Amino acid sequence: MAKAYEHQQVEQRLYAWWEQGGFFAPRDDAPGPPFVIAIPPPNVTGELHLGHAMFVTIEDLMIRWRRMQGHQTLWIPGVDHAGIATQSQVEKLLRSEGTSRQEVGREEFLRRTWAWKARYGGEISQQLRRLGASCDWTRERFTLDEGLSYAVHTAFKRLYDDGLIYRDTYLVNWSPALQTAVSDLEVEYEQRNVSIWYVRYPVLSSEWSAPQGAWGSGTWAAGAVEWITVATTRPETILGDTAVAVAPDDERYAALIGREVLLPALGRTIPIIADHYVDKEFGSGAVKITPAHDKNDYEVGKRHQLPLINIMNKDATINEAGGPYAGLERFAARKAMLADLEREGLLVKTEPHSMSVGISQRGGEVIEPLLSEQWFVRTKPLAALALASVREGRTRIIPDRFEKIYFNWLDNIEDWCISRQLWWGHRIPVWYLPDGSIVVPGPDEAPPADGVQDPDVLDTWFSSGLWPFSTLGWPEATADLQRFYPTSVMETGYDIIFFWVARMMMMGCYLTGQEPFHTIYLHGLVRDEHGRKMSKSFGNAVNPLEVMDTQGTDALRFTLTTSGTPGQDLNLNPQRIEAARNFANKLWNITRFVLSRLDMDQLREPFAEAEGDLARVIATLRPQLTLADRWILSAYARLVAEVDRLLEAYSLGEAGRQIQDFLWSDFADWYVELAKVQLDHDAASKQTTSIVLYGILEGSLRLLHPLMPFVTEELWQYVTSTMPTRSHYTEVPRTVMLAAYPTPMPELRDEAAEQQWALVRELIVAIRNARSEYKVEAAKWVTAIIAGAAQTDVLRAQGPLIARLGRVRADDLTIVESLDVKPRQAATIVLGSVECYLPLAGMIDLDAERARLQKELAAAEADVARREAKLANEGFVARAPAAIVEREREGLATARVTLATLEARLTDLSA
RNA sequence: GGGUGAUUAGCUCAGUUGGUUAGAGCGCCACGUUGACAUCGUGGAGGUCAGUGGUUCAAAUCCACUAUCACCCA
Repeated sequence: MAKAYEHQQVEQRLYAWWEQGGFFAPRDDAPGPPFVIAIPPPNVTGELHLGHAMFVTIEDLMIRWRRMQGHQTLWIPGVDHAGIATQSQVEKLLRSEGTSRQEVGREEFLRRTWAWKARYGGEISQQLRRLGASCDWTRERFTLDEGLSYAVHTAFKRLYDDGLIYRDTYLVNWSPALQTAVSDLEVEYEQRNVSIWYVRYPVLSSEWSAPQGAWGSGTWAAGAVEWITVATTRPETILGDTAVAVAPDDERYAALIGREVLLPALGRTIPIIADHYVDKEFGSGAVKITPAHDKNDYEVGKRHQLPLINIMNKDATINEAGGPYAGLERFAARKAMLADLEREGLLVKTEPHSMSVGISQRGGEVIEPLLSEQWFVRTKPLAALALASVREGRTRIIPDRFEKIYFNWLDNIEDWCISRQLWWGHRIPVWYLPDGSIVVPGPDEAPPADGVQDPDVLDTWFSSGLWPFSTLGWPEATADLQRFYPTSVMETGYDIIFFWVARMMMMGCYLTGQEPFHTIYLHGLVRDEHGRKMSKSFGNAVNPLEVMDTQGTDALRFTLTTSGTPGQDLNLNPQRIEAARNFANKLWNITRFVLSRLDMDQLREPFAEAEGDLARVIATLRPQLTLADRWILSAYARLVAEVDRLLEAYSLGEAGRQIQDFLWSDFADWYVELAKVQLDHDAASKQTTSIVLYGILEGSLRLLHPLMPFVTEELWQYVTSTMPTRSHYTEVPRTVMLAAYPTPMPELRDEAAEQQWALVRELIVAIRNARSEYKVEAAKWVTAIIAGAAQTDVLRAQGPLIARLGRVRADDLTIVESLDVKPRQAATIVLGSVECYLPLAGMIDLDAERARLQKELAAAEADVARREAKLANEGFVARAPAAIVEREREGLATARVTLATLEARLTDLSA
């Protein structure tokens, strides 16, 4: 074995072996129930980022764990066609060739896009492989595949026939840059400092009833006597005004209600109406109503039967309804309008104003509310199903605080605009006949010969909503669908709970009649080490590929799982990745040591007889076990039980942290050091020590495998090369992937051993500490005298270990029950009734020693005082559990002995 | 406006149903030994658990309020 773990030599080789060996596929011989995850499909345009690394790590952990437990495990991979993103990519390409999608035409554009997909679309899947993802690539899906497209068509048809999909002319969120409608969710709101303009409209009366001059002449409103002033942030929409509204109870305007004003620029006559929507306190208390360009105004317009006047083209230029402004881009039109208002004396004032502006999530430009004809999903009935599933516990969300967010959104859901004016995507399966009627054929029906298909495509999330079942073959009753649906866990980031999770719930519950998964696990976002959002432009983005190259995939995975807690954002600290890499190397070297000292030929038989079961091997060896053996076995058994409990509870990070802590702090730092002594003792001791070393190392590698798949597989291969192994599957290749996950071994728990060992360990640490305080050279072996009192037998049995680890010469370690004469020139250690003296010839300065003991004494006094106070509290003694009180009493007794012994020693030294 | 989360050592974070002296990694100080490992070992320093009040025999943990930061919804 190499001196250090070299991940470059390992990862690609093992992954290729796993994949080619078919280890990722669900097995028919699995004894357990199915465990299924549908991958959150990355965008086909996507490049690997830490969000991907995060979900792959968590999902692969769950999958590998369940697979090792013997579940029939399936992780379905796939990618999403990402309508807008992909189309943008290809359009960019066309632009660079001096052409455009309109120029090449729909058919050619699609041909080009598929070609693009063939060329670059597989990249993300390759990158997921590098993370060690054990998904079944033979089942990889793409949302535009034939089967999934069939599912989309089927879903559309069913929802349409059931009256849950309809077409309507409505105000939608229009993205001028992308020239398509987008859903409410695809609009982000940003607080911006803008201007609010106060504009006065002349009120028609007997004295003034018509413009005096042409618009822009400066005399348009000359002679007007009555005015009403409105406040607006969008003066260009004056062109679409069809009313002015005031609050019904606003005395300032009461007399004007029912009168008419002359609309600036266009000279249209529009009414002054009263509506409770108007806030008296805001602006001038009067607002212009533009029903075709504002959602609230739309509602007002509906209430008052106001006409809808659309003044904008799809590219956000003003249309012919805008009169003199026709053809101007929206912001240019605003400027021109303001100049004209000014000239006409209609601009009263301008104020700064802060308001939230809708921004296109994709394009970044200001979203335009635009009246257009679109397809919608009627969401209320679907949301009711999705809500009931979680409310009634058929699907649970982890962490559960997200349930409230989920409820809140679904309770207030609005209809979902699903048509997109794009070419890349699932074409809306609707045909229009010459007579204007609509035909929605099923996926197996021929479209009408004289019909024209709707030019638009569906929102990408529509197909994503079907993902957990469309990937399994739905609507066909395929073997996979029957075997693996519903899936088990949906694991994804909390940022797409509405976009995706809620929609899968709605679609799944409605179309399949079942919740698509029983558990939703949401992870947090990965931020930089100081909690800032990672972004390429800011330069703080960590590239997972680079991390895997330099530190190894296991290091990245271990860091992502153990750095945080479920649902919480995680600040990725590069130092932690390094620490995780070091951990992999530590494992490597523990293994190197263990293998170098074991005689496999001697181990094979006992393990074969026990069918590889450590607990059974140990059962036959009980009398031979040393205290150290019993302690480490007990600690290991405790760990396995904890990991089992934590993984079941989805506390994945805590499980990882505990495994690391055990392996490094207990197994490597202590047991391996002890084993060095025991291996040199006698043949029997060597045998048991070897069994314990092997058993715990081998089991720990299995325990850790879901978190660090590569290094554990590589090491497990070395460790078990000639050993019998256990698996839930029959006739499996020897891979840790398919070995049995460790199960709790209560018979290895040994409280007495843990307690006794704690004392020995404490004593060794105290000896090291004293040596260090007296600046004893590390290489120097010292003398020690221990008075063990009631612990004498225990300590005597551990003499060789205490000697070795405390660097005490074995011949100069004396362990007696009590001492009549205590060495004067010696460092003193007191642990309850156990005393230990280190006669450090020539190094003990009695003043220093007294000072040292004085400090110990003060600590012991504080300890005694605290415990006495606690036990003097009648409430504590009466109401705390008996075990807690008992522990306190024992602690007090020990502390008192320590205190008394220290006092006596100080008296001695002061004499 | 409504809601959620965070606040623990210099930094990044754990802390399971309340129960000994609140932990880890990195960083810091001192020392380095034995054929697993310097990607390491040994010893050590370092915390008013954001603040206030409450519940309790007992609070980092439960409750209320406050502050700061972040996010979500409208």
